[in-house]
Amino acid sequence: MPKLGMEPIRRDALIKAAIIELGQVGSLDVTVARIAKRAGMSSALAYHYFGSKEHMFLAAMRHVLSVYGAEVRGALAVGETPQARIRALVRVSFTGSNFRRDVVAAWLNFYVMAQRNDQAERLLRLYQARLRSNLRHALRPLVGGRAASLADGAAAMIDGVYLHEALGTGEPDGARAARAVETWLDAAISGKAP
Amino acid sequence: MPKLGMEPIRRDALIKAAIIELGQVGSLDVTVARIAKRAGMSSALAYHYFGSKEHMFLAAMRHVLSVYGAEVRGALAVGETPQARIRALVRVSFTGSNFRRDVVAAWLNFYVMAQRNDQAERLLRLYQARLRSNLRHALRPLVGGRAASLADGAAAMIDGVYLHEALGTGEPDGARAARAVETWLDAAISGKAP
DNA sequence: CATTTTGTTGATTGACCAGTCAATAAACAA
DNA sequence: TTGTTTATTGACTGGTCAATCAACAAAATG
Repeated sequence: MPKLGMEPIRRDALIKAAIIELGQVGSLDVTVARIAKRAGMSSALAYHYFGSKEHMFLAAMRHVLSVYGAEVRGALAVGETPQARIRALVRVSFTGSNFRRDVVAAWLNFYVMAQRNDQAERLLRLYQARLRSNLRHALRPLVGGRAASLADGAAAMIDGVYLHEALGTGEPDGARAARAVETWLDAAISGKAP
Repeated sequence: MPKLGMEPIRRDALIKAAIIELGQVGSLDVTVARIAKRAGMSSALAYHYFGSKEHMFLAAMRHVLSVYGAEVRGALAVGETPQARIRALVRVSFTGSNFRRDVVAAWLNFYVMAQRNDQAERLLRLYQARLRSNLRHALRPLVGGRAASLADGAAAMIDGVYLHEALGTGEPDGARAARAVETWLDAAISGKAP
């Protein structure tokens, strides 16, 4: 009973199913058939829309990154002062859909994928560059020349907290995670390190 | 032409081959046959000594962790002051065999593995707990009650820098990585954040 | 109505891979 | 010497999975 205009719906369902499956099972055991089943269709249809498993993963990755990017832009637009913008950048990494267990685990798998897939690597690098750039710009009015190294440190810390969360058992606590990063940033901004 | 007493030699060769293979190809495409070939034997022999692919990966993980643990103990024994011990803990994560590209990439795969394998998860958690405990004890004389949260922050930052290195293209620069973490720690120690 | 476009799947294929096993051979023990 | 332990592999199996394809069904188009 085919209905027209299904393509975007199917694509979306597959991408979301891929993220959940990646988070739950890990890239090793994720099969196209499983993803398709979770998305409520046959695996042949998944191939019809994405052509290959790799393309599906890349699409899932782009989706995660684009949602994150949109949330970052939204948060930045609201922040009036440099301090507010920094807080927004940190908070947005640890709130909403970004900090769901599934998504965090999917990120981890994307990192592994990026080690052998050029397109995945480029995507991830682009995200990192943007995050750093945003952090630098927000930090510059506050710390001047130290902005670059502080931005790098903050980016590393965000990734580290993320990584830890991927392995944690308890429910993810975004507020606590954000506080940890902010506590450091406060100390570093007011500190006298180079 | 079998020689006696080969078991430890074979096991060692397989473990090292597994780490290299894991770092170069990623857990998705690592097969027992590839590992065995790199270690200079048939896959049947690999099964003879390890029983399963999973057991081989776990052994590789234990090896990486035990080398790291030994280096940590060595560095701690040398440090006389709390400051020296903290520096030692940070430095040791970014020097020697721990910071080789292969090993860093293998770590990343271990993180993914830990999401679905209980033993791997326990191993990784044990390592994290030890690192935190060491950092806490070294920090306590310097910052008192803030030791716990600073230790958590330092651990996150070490992991984050590690993660970034796994994705980086340039040659790994352990000195720079260590300096980044130390710069933060200096600021945080002298800072007035909670 | 006839044709084209879009959606959909069951069945199939070809490859690969984890794990097993029987067989062989050197070293050692009796 | 005969038997036992240790080392080693080639050949095999059972299963799985990515990817393909032919065929069918509904809507749109003419």
